Amino acid sequence: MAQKPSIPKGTRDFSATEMARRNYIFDTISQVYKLFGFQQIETPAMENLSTLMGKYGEEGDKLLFKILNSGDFLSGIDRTKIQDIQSQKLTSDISEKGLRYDLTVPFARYVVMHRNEIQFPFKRFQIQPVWRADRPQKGRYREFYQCDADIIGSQSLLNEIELIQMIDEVFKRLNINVVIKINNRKILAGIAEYIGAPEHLIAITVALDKLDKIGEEAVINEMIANGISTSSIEKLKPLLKVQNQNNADKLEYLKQFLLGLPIGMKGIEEMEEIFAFAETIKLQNKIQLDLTLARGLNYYTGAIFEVAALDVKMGSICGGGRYDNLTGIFGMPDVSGVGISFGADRIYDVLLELDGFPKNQMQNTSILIVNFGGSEAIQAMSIATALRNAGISCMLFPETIKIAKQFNFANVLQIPYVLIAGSNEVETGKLNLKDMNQGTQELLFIDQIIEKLQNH
RNA sequence: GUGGUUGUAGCUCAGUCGGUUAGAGUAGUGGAUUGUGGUUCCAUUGGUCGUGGGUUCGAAUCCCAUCUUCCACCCCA
Repeated sequence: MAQKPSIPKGTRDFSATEMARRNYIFDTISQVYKLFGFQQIETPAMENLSTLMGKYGEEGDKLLFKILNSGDFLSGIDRTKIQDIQSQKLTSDISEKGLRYDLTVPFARYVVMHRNEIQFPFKRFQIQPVWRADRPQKGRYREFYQCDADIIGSQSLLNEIELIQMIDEVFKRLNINVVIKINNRKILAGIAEYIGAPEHLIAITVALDKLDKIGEEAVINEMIANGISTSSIEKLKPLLKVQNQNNADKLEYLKQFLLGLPIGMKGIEEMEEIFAFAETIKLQNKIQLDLTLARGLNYYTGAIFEVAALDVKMGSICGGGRYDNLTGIFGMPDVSGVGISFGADRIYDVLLELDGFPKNQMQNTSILIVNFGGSEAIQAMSIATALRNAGISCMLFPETIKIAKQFNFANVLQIPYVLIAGSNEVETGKLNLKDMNQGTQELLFIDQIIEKLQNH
């Protein structure tokens, strides 16, 4: 008996309408990327696990999809590992490849491998799927597309500004109102130092990140659970009070605390410079300094970004930041980069909820030519060729069936014109063109049809 | 990974207290209408009731497991 087909958890098929809409998103983003001088690359779906492991923190390693080695993958394995069922220890023996978790780490690997061919600073963009073994839910899939743009080999904060401009431009073109949240890892490091818990930077940032979601009390409880002392937390509390001020006031307020701390002051300087640049360009959307923005990825060292839609409840739809030494782990130190990534699948869900997709995405074929069979069909093929040579998309219905059926086909596929070229029409050279939306039809020579459709 | 939730025709969903042959709308197919679609009318094809076990004289319905969906946590795009 035939088995019922299915696809893996958290993956999806994309049908024609969905693809038209997805391409609208991809096209918008890549047009903006190209406009800003970024060049497209692609990297393999799978990477060596040695490239991926340890780059995303402990949680990230768990969420990596690992690929079983080919062939007799159990030969030569230490028997005790199998007997003891130590699957964690066994993993490195039976799997040496994994599906990529994001596009940034493979990009760092790419830069190191191709360093001699690359002209720095290198601006690249990359639109490809990534995979995470997370539990799926709304806006979270196991296979999803990221749309990355990174500038590597330049420490200038102009890059941060350019990324902000691109974020603003993309969401302007997509008609989504957003807030661009920005923070700086150096400020967070300064805060951690100020409260006397620099070794807990990651725990502090992860807890802080949840402030607006779970509230101050729950954040403090989480910090205590992570071994942060109560005296540190007391010193932190006044810093949590700055959320309702404007960006400049927040920075001024912070200075009081971070005055003697070089890292923190450097972070504040960077933010001041970025905001000063931002003043000089016109942005559609608001930029907001958000001290609770932390981002889980460990490799960020400077500015960090996150974008949230204002009119739809959804996780972040774009994120990114500066990383000073991501290539260092692959043996190429002191190369700073900064990048952003749009989450195309979440943007899709946001646009769907806003009813924000263009309405005419499905009209890919302009004309359906009715098939009458025999010599008329052969005649129809040359009409189709003439139309295509003029750049008009058309198709000849492949079967000779009742023409009511053929009309219905055009109707369901929303093909706006049906061309009838039967024996009557072929005799006079004037073809019957029916406008499916108006219900009208007229007799036209082929040249007139081309003219009409081209001016359409 | 933890807790909860969901699954019946291609799609959207009914299905009573466990009781005969599981229904509707829509889509599909044929016709009313042999060269004209959308509207209308008539007829009609689709079901391992997610899957596997169990309880029962009898299971879509109750129980267990598993997969899937969605949600919360964790984390993230």
